[in-house]
Amino acid sequence: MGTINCSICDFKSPATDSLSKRELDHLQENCAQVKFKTGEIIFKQDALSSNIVYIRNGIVKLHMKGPDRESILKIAKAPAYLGIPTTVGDRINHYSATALVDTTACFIDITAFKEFIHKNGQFAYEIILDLCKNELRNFHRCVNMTQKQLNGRIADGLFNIADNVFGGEDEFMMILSRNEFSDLIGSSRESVSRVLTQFHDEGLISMVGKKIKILDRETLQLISKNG
DNA sequence: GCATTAACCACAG
DNA sequence: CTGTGGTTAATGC
Repeated sequence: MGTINCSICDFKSPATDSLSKRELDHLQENCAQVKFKTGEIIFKQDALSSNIVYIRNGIVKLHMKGPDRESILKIAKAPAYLGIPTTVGDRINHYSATALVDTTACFIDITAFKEFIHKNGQFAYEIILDLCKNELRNFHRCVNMTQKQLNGRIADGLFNIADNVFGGEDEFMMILSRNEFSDLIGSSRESVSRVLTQFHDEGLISMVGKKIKILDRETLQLISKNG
């Protein structure tokens, strides 16, 4: 952990960029930095929470235990705020966060965070902007998830990771296990396994270990579009 | 009816 | 943790 200095943080969010020197000092007094290894839980569903989590570094899955299976709500990569809906909306976490790669997170006290919202309009605006983009994305994902069939959802899942997590790279590390991937697209691990090898056999993707490369983006996009 | 889709189960690397 | 094969229920033509 050690001492931290928010003023000179290299990973400041657009929101914290709008904080004054005094506010940054205040943030620093109410903030703790914690490192997580791959697979470690950052916060847990049904546990009490009084912190907003800011991911400085790393990739995280937000996931929720449903009626009978686990669902991945979102994959978040740094920089990102995590617990806003679940900490501001309630005292109990409605979902969990688990590190998919080694991750550095800052835990910000909810009282200090709320204070910034109340007193600094620019800060509040940046937070709202972030939440709005997020909600829009989720609306789209929700529609796609319920209306597309398996092949389309898997293509979507691949694009989700390639484009949103790895910034549009055609080659990327599959940071999810087959089972986690099925949690992301609402399917079963067997189906994911089958379709992925099918995509591979058709020459749409290549798989070497955990590395996946998109070879035929056009056809995959077609599959995504037509469900 | 018959075909397709995808989940569930079982078993093997 | 993965890949495969068989079985099965739901849905569509």
